[in-house]
Amino acid sequence: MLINELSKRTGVPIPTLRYYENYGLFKGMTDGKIKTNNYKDYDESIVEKIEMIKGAKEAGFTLSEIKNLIDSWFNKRLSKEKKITVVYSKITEIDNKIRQLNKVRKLLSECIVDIEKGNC
Amino acid sequence: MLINELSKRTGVPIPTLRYYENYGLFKGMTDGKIKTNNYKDYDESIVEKIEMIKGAKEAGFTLSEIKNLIDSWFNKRLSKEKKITVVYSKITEIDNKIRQLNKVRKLLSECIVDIEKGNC
DNA sequence: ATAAAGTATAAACCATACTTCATACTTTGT
DNA sequence: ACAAAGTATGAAGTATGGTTTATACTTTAT
Repeated sequence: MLINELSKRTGVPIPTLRYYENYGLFKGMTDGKIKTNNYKDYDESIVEKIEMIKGAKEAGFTLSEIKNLIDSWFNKRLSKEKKITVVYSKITEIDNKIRQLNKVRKLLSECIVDIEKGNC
Repeated sequence: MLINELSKRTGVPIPTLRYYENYGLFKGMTDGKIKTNNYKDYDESIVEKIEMIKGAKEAGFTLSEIKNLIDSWFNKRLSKEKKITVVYSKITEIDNKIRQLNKVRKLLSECIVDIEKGNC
């Protein structure tokens, strides 16, 4: 599919997709032998990749962290153990973030009680 | 306490504290009647406020969101109901974030299995 | 066939959240 | 007393994650 469809499928604006591609998060194919243009073609797997990127971003990861994750994910030369280490460390980060969010959530709940009591 | 101590107590660098104060997240006191200088004094409640700011930031909230929260928190003119609405909407956002994080966490766990199997 | 719409690339621009710098005054240690 | 360290303020600089603009080529619709 072309970038327009990719944008519609994922809900990510075209300039952002180009920015991501340029950043190295994924890569469209240009087949110089077949096509007269240099339009890039994106396949289904890239839609999935972008969904992953969106999820990770909403979860608060930076593009650079996401790039590291994707790189180790798809790097064939990396050993199983290395890959697993990278992914586990992200899982640990996620657990920390969830813990942090629950802490703030608790603070806010307590605040509701205070407001209802008329304090603060 | 002066800004140096505040920085040590909270672990937030002095320039960042000044940036936050300038942004309107809190305010130190300068008592022109007593002091010969214009050094600002920060009390215990500001330490707490900054801990809240740190928590909210780690949870992924922007300074502007945090400012809104603090403003409604300490705005005496706001009705109980308005305050509660603001705080509840933040709690809902936190719940969404936690859900999102769990989604990514699940994806990564599945990935571990895939890596162990030798796929991807 | 030709105007409108789509695509690619590079460069400039923007907002957020800081950090660094320059300047000037105040306090503290010896 | 006076150098070193702390404080305040304003302005400029930086990094991240985009968005916008300009230019040029390609495809599509009428």
